[in-house]
Amino acid sequence: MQDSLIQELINRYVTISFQVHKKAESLIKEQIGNDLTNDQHYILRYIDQSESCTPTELADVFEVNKSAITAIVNRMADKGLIERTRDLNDRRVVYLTLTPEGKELYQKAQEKIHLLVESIITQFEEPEIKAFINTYEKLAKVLNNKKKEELGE
Amino acid sequence: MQDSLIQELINRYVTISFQVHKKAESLIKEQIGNDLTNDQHYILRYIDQSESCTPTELADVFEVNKSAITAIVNRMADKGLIERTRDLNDRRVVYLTLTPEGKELYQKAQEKIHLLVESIITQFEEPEIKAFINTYEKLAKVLNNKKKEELGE
DNA sequence: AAAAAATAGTTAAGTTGTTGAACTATTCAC
DNA sequence: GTGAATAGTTCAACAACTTAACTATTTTTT
Repeated sequence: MQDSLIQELINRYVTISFQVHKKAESLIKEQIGNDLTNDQHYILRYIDQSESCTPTELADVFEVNKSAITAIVNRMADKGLIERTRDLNDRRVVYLTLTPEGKELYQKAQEKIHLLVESIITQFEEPEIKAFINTYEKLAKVLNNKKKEELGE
Repeated sequence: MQDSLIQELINRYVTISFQVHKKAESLIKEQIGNDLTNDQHYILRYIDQSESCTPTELADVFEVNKSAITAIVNRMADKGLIERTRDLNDRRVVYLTLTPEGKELYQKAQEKIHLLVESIITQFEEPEIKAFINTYEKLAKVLNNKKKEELGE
């Protein structure tokens, strides 16, 4: 690839990923904003989809320190959305689960987000959106390797 | 499109956009994190690329209240990165510009981000990355229309 | 088996980014 | 010229984050 083309693509990517993220998060917030923050929703989503989820795992996935997870889990446990249980074999470990209220709130929010994303996704032709998501998933892998490289060095 | 396919695509999109955003922001932070936050870098970038930039415009682009912009601009003005000047014709209006120090800091950060994005983008074939960015840009338009619709209703 | 190192999680202080309501200052509209 | 709209700021409160110090365990080493 030509260098000038690469520079153009970089600029377009940085600009557009910023724009899309801002707009998307704002639209999600409009859907779910009264009961949950976007971050809280993502936390509930991750716990719900995970077999058994620990604060360390969340810190890893969300790319933040463990103390940030303690804080957000505290807030949601206070609201009765999340429960902590200790591992009986290794009593250092805490497992996070959704309470019934947490699950219900999550699912209601999730439905709204699905409707939102559906109304957007269906404006594209099937091959285009499939190709887009495929490349997006490749990009995630590339970023993961980048992270691993760093740790290796 | 089949409903089950749509549901699958929605799930994949929500999952992957979250993952990519977290990893990407984390990698950017590693590059520029000592002097600037990611948000502060995006603010500098926007001001630099804009002809003449006001707090209201920033609030609009960043999808936050104007008071959030006041706060972030205060912090960066205190650090000597941004300057405020009043419009002489309409004295309500404030124009934001980069100081020489702000410009220098921004450009150093921008170079690092460019190298990062370049090292990622070049792992894709040209047609794939072009198609990806094209769809991404379409997505931004769809989201903008969505926003406009809401305001219209 | 005892001491040292590693791991999981929490606490506490301080920073950044955010909202929403109340406010000042200015300009526009009739 | 008065009333409404606009641009921006201030303030209080909160969410999310970092770093460092800490507790409580488990694992490793010797």
